[in-house]
Amino acid sequence: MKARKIKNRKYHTIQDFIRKRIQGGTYPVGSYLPSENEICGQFSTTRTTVRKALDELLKEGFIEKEQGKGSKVVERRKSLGLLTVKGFSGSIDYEVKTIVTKGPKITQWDPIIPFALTEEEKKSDCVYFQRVRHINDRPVVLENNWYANDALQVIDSGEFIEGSFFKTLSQAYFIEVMGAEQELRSIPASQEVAKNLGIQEGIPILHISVRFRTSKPGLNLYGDLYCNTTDYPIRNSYFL
Amino acid sequence: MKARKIKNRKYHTIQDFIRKRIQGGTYPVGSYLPSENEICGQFSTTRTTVRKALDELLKEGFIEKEQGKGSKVVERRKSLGLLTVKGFSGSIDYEVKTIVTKGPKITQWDPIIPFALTEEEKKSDCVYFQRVRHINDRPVVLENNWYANDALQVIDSGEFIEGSFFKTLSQAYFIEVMGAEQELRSIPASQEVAKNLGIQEGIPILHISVRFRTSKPGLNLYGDLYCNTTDYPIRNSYFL
DNA sequence: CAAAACAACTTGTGTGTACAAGTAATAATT
DNA sequence: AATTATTACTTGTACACACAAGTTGTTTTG
Repeated sequence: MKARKIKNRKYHTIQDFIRKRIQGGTYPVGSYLPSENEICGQFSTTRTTVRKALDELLKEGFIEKEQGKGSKVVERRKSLGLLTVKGFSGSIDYEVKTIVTKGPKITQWDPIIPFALTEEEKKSDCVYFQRVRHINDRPVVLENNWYANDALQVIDSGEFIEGSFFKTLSQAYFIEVMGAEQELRSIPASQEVAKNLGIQEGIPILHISVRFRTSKPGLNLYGDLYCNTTDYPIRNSYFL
Repeated sequence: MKARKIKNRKYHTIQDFIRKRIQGGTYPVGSYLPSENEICGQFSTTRTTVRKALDELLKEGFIEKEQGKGSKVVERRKSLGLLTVKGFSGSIDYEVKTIVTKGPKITQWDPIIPFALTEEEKKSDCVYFQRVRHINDRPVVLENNWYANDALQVIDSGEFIEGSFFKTLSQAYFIEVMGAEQELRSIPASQEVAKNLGIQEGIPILHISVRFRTSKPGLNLYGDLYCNTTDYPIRNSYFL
């Protein structure tokens, strides 16, 4: 019941306005935003304020700036953990196909999740779906996903935009991933994992438990991934 | 022979000046920088410019800002990959002891490095050292490290500040890590790894190959890590 | 026709100012 | 004595302006 005070920062409203236009496709990836001076006119403000808003969008990874040209909308692929916000494809150089093997449905929370659930999450129903990522038509990653139904409705896998759950969250619900926590383990493949990935039981598997925090209060996405890294190592990179 | 043009950005000189004072210990971790107005006086400039410099240092992870109080120097632990810039301790909750098992010495480049070396690195000699990280007095991580001797001299392990190689680079050489690329694999423990970590051969091990890019042109640090994750999973988190 | 100069845009850097908002110690009030 | 107001600092937001520097298309020049 804590009514959070909403502060009226001018640069924040400009930032939100432009972000929504990017998320909604009004400013598609690859296009250029209106010039800073044009935005100044639209919001009756100065370049200082507009530049502050654009600077925030730059930090959020929505745009890049090019001196002399403008601010370009880019695919938001700030690497979060080992994966990319827009899905799995960004972290691997090969063609990836994703198959939803257990459609989104309501189940119980799985005790395999190593993170502490909030009280709200514990009380809520749980939405679950399973996917298998294929590289060159061979299964490489088995992925279990959960989130609280109180925070977000069940989304049918047929609604997934370009097969991506994160893209759907962004474009259809204006929800962005804000951060992630992970635990990584090297484990022998269980019988179920071996079956799903078409390998022998006991082969070393990279096990990743991840919690994605989102811009929607109360909504966390929990993932449980089993990666066969014998042919395709997981790659990622970070820059300051 | 490309003589890079040096641009005189006022905020850049302020930024460099303060960064060096932080690295050198003039502004120790936990202390507060002089106020923005004081810095204005020292450099005969306006708050706009000083704030731009501080904003860059904020992005670089050297300071945090507290409204009404000041800019505080913080331990720089932007998570780079699975490790922390200041060493291994940041990524694990337990007490960590590091033992250098093969002192820094000149050897040949090891073909196990999965990254493409530059021509300069190939031509240069290679400095190598090996460490074992212990948690609660049990060996958990075996770590091989290489870098080009042309880019940086051999540093004796006795010189390591607080046992940390990265801390030494920062405080004694003003070299900072700027980014990293990684490859992760789950593999069975080889005979040598098993011996060093005191486990059975064949146990699943998390293998991390990493290249750290530094602020010193031409200097990359290559790492080859073998982590026993049965008792201590590798953790990390990211926030935008 | 080709190269150079120009014009018209863009973002980047910087000065100068004003007030809002948060913090902490002190002074005034109850 | 405890609470409240004041004061003097800090950083945060915003306005208004000026010029530097990079990009692109057009015009002028040789």
